[in-house]
Amino acid sequence: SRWEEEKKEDGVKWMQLEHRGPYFVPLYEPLPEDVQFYYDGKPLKLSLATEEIATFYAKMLDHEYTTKEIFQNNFFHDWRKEMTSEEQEIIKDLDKCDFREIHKYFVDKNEARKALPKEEKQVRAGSYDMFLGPMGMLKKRIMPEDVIINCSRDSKIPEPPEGHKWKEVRFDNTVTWLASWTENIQNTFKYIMLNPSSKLKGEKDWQKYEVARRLKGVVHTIRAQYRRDWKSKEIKERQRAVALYFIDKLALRAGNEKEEGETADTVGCCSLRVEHIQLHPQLDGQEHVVEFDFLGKDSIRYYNKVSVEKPVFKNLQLFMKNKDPTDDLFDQLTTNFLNKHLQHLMDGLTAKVFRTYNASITLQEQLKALTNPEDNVAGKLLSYNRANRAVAILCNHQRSVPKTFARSMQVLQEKIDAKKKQVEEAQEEVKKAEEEFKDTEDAKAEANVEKKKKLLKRLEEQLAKLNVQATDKEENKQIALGTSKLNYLDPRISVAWCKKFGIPIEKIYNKTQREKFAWAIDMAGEDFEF
DNA sequence: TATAGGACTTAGGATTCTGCTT
DNA sequence: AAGCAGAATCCTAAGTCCTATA
Repeated sequence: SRWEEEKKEDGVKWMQLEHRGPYFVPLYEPLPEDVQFYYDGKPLKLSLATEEIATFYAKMLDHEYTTKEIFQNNFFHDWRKEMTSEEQEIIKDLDKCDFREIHKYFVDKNEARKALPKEEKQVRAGSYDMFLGPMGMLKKRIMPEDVIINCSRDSKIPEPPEGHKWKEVRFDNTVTWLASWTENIQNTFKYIMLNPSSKLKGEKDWQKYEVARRLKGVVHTIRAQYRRDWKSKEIKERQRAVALYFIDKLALRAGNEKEEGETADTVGCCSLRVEHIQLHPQLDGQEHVVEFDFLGKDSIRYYNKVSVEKPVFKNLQLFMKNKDPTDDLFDQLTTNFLNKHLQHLMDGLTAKVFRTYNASITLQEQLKALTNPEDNVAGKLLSYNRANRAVAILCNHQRSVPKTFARSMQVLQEKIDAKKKQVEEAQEEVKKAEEEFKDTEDAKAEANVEKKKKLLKRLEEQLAKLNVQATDKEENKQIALGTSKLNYLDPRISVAWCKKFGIPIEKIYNKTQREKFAWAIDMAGEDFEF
């Protein structure tokens, strides 16, 4: 089939790579003369570069970021670096800077833009433009001179913009990026990669799920092994075995070490500290309960109380002995050491594969348990969402409660109440019609009974649908389904489910998702088993 | 054998679009 | 036609994990 992988040498990622290079935003256009910046109450004409940076801050005046001291300090520091020496002499206090006129100019401009028909709207600024990061630090504009281009040697090599040169053009088929540069704040690499809908990414995605399916075949052996290792003479091995148990049972992330201070204080499994867990020999009628409370990726809180097997509990007590709260729980363990071990247990196995495996197998099991073939499409979709939700909860994929949640829930509740009333009225109507038919026994009255019953049935169905909607909405309040759907659930499970129950694929995947999962839609039949 | 560098995946919030209701 | 909510899409930071290098 078209998804069959073509033979490539080890490490070779593509045979042919041609593209047009990154798009660069136009250079900064100065403000009109009548839009002014004020310092200490007096208008002050800024140099072009200084003015441009001022506009970034001005645009964000409504954002709460600009009320934060750290944001203000970072911004002012970076802004002053770009000023002329004359400007540096004058502009010494951010509090004396008045950006309000510039702010208003952009608000008005934005309003005007919104009113324009689609085609005339200005192209949006690309990611290579200069802007202020979340901490107020200045991200510099990326110039062609910063960018490395990667493509096929024999392809049409992208042209840099007029008067500019690329930093470098290379022909490296062992990597998949099209262009790269170094970002100025953290000195990290940035890449332009192919779309998720591309064949290259699709094949990679497919491979990922195939590795997870292979884990399904050996996971029982691996579980038996880590249970044995809980009793190992080597503390290091015990720590590895307990951590792996958490990764497997709770779908925790690996938890690489990261540099302190520079980044938020977040952890994963291997980087858990003593302060992140509490041990309860007994709790709420359960034995050996571990209470987790820590910040994970993106500072999302992980809070969970789990009853664990006794040897795990005993080991945790041992690991915590004579340690400070801020000491590492698994002090002998690194993700590298863990992954070396996993690689040895199964080719291609790493800590993150457990998340993929457990997510996908959970979806498959939940779909099996929750789908009722007698349900209508809406009912089956609720089951699908619930299965998806079980996975999102397992992986701790959260979202902040949408700002409009309470209001829209209320609107929905009002609709339900109105519908209930209609149903009651329709019930009365049916009763009345039946009585009339009993009295008269004529055909017209009989037809009327049928008509009223039909109406009642339709209203009842509408009410049921609204109730389903409300349930789904409430259950989904703080849970993000998208992340698991896009990154953890083997799409073939969903495709098979759709085929089996006659659900159109569009009901569960939107256009972008259908493009990303084209490979799965193509190859999975209704009897696909993860 | 540690560590930095590098490439790639995963993440939730912000922004924009769409289609419904009024 | 406007206003709105929710869906779709964009954005890019924050992770994972491997390799090169001292």
